[in-house]
Amino acid sequence: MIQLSDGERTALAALPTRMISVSAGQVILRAGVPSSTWLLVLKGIASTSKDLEGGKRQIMAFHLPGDMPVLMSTPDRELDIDLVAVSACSLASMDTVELVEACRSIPRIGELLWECALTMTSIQREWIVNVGHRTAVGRLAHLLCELVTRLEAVGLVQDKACDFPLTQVHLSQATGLTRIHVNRVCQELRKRGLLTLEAGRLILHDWEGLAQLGQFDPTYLHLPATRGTLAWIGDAVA
Amino acid sequence: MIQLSDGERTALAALPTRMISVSAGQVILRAGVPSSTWLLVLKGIASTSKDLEGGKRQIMAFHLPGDMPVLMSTPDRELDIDLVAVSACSLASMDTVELVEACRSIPRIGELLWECALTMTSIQREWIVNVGHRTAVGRLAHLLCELVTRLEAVGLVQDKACDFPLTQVHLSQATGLTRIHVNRVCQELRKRGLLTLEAGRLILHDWEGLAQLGQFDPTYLHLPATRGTLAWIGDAVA
DNA sequence: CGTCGTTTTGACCGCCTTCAACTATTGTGG
DNA sequence: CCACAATAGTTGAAGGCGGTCAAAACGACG
Repeated sequence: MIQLSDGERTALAALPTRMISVSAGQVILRAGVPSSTWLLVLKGIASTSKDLEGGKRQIMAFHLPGDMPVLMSTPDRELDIDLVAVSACSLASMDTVELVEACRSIPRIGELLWECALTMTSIQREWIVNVGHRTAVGRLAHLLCELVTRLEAVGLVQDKACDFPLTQVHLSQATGLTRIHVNRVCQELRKRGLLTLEAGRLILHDWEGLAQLGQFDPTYLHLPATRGTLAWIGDAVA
Repeated sequence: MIQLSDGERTALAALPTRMISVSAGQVILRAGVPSSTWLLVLKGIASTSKDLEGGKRQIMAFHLPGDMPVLMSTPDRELDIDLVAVSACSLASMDTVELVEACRSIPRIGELLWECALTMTSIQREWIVNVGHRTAVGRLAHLLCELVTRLEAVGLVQDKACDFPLTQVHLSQATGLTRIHVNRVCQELRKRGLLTLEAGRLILHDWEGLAQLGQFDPTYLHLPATRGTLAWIGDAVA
């Protein structure tokens, strides 16, 4: 895990930052619209998705507090995804150009960002495995295991229970299943006594069982390397 | 597209580089084995994949000449994927630590790598869409469109025809389909007169038709931003 | 000529989708 | 405070896409 010196942290804090607040369902960035922003989720959950023909939508990532949703957007690289708030979100925003400048003078900031980007691509790879090779129960089980593990890493889980703003529609868009089938799978998981999922709250009763169903191996999350890495920036700019 | 100055190129060329040659099917890097290498494909095609239970395998990316297969591997970040040569490959290899050093003294190298990493994550996102929401013919059509477009960008396609070392098994592992079904889809595509695929050679007869089947929109490849970017490094170290 | 990997073929089955309702919950304005 | 709309969750029946299993044809290569 990369650590920053006091000097580096104060230099970071000196960068001009803008705070953004959006309500659930709002679009934060739209595909095709040129922008030059770097974002950090401070509170809430956001998603990156693509809209497909037929009203379908594929969610490619969920961004929890401490995540960088858009690694780096520049006008000459057309944004090809939508960034949408799943729940009410607050984000910190910086100008890409200024951040790149900062990386030139403080290389460790860039290395820290690089570290987080690596973890994000690793998660995306695992999602390819998830939608590519796992059955419906496996997909959902794996997704829930991942989210709980990542939420736990940022202190948002107590006793395997956490606030969970995702609807079954979100889960279906992330797993490539229909919302009807997600519903049936949820009931299946409940009936097996694995979890409780209702009223925006998720409680896991049988972590081992769920992890086995989803073939969940947290190695790909690289928690020892990344855990709380962006908290440094979050603290610095907040 | 990021350009390098002469000074930056010579500094790059001065870095200690190792050449690697592997034959088709050979494992280049294995998951779990600690390593500290940065790689660049010079010739041939490599794949990153994960082996799953039941002898199944998911391929998450194909790496063509000019691609960075492993963005950056360090011992404290356990490698979670296998890097396997699809065809005979030659790669350039550098030590991660030395490359990071180089990025500190020549920031534009880091920015160039960042640019390529962004494109790679963008491709991975599209793969999630592919396996998540498209039908079998769509998946295969999209994958072929992507590969031909990327091969064309590095000058390996003439008149919509190119060498194509991927077997139907590779295609099935990349699309999350069975090799039997991939075979049937290939026949379907041939019967429709869209392509010829045999003896390690691919010829597209109806690009428009194939692109429409796969809903292929090349925006996500960010070719204007990335095209040939890594060729600079390739040239420099070769 | 035999072996191994790749491609092909056919029959059967099951997971998940599709379609069409219905219910529960939430929120909003009259 | 309630009527109403909108979103989220639930249920059932029917059908198709792709998986599974088993076996054969094909080609490359030693």
